[in-house]
Amino acid sequence: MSLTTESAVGHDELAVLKLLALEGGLEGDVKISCARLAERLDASNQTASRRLQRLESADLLERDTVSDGQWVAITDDGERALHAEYEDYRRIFETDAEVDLEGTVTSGMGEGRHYISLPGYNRQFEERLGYEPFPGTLNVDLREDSVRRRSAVSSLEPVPIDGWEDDDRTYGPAVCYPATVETSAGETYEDAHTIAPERTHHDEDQLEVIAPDKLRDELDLEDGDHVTVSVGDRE
Amino acid sequence: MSLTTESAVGHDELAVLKLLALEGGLEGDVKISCARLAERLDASNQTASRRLQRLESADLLERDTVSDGQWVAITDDGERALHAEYEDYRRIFETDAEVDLEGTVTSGMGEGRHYISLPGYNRQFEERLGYEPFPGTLNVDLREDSVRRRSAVSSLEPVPIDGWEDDDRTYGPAVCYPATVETSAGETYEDAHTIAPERTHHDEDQLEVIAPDKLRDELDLEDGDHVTVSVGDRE
DNA sequence: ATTACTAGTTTACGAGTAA
DNA sequence: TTTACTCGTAAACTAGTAA
Repeated sequence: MSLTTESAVGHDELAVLKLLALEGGLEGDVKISCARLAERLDASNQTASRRLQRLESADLLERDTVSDGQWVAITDDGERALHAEYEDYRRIFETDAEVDLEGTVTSGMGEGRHYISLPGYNRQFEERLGYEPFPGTLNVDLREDSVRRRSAVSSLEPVPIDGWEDDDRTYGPAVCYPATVETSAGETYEDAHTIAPERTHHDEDQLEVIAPDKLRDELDLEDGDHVTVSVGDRE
Repeated sequence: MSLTTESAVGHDELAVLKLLALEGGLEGDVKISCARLAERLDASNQTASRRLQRLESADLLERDTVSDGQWVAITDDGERALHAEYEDYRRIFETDAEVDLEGTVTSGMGEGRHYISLPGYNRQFEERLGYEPFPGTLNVDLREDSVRRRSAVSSLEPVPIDGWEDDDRTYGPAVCYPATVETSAGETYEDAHTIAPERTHHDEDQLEVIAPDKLRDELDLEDGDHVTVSVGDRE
């Protein structure tokens, strides 16, 4: 579900925000008058005025009132609220159980190798993915449009990897998705998985892939090579 | 039009419909109780009950109340309402100035050839498309998902073709979009355009393509061949 | 023109209750 | 337990007015 922090504002206000977005409110300032907005809402201009006020006080909208109307721009929070709705509708209508993400092979930080080998994770890989992964991840720098498309992955059903702890520290939970890696030469590797921390990732533009084999060798990949990772549904 | 009193439904009700769709209300019946719904809405179960009643009386939802809850299913009207929202959000976030439509080549009625050759249209083709089209259209039977995706074309900027009249009758306005046709063999033709009557078309599942050359010859196409038509923005 | 306040009315809400 | 009614209250609406 969408866990936006928007409960301050109702669905009526969100509908207004959507309307402004359709007029270009995401790209920059948009000129609007309460009267014109009221007409499109089939309500009084007082109501239109209040809707805009509430959106502003909820930090979803920035306003600049001038003599003959007002200039409005949707804030980052506003865009997030709209995007959460968008994701919901995608989940409803895009039943496609596959998301293709494109990018270039890059050198990982070398962290992956360490974590993957830890017995707390490794045991789960064997159980839930059906193989012991090669100790290392293939890191992919996602192309800009794929970074945006990546959010669609959340509508797929992940393979959960539980967090655990040893004497020294705790290790957080992660999520895997079945994935197929395809090179620009057309070679494919099918039994791979993406892996990412369960908590919102800082590196939305980086995709990490694990597999039974060393993908760099299997697919003859080097840094900068273009790959398509087809992220799919469980089963 | 249906004879039932189609009381308009507010955004709060639509949000409930969306929630039910996310639970699978489009695929079939979904079991729900007002108490559980109320919890997710952060409202009283009386409000939850009312929302469902209003959705039902607006014909967006079918209900079957049983002793321990109720089974609900979203109607076709309900799906349409949700899909309209979906299209709005797509228009907001999918700034991609291209829509890929897939289908199979089919025999046109032979009408296209007649209309395209008419001087009232032909003159505009030369001026606004930059070429004199081959006297005939390539007709494509769109695949089901492409028929649905076709609505996204309306967010692109069309090349308008004006209506005109001669002594006998009037000829309606039409809209063109730049298009690229790709065969399943990988061959492409880039300087084509889709063409359709400006007024809502009866044949939403049929796509007509014009080009300077005879596309059937240029791309070696026969009835039943699969093609992808990439409909783009002006320029 | 505008936006936004105040006042009066309507609508929506939640609590209690019956089926 | 359910759903859905009534009813008193709270919130949202429209009309009028000021800036």
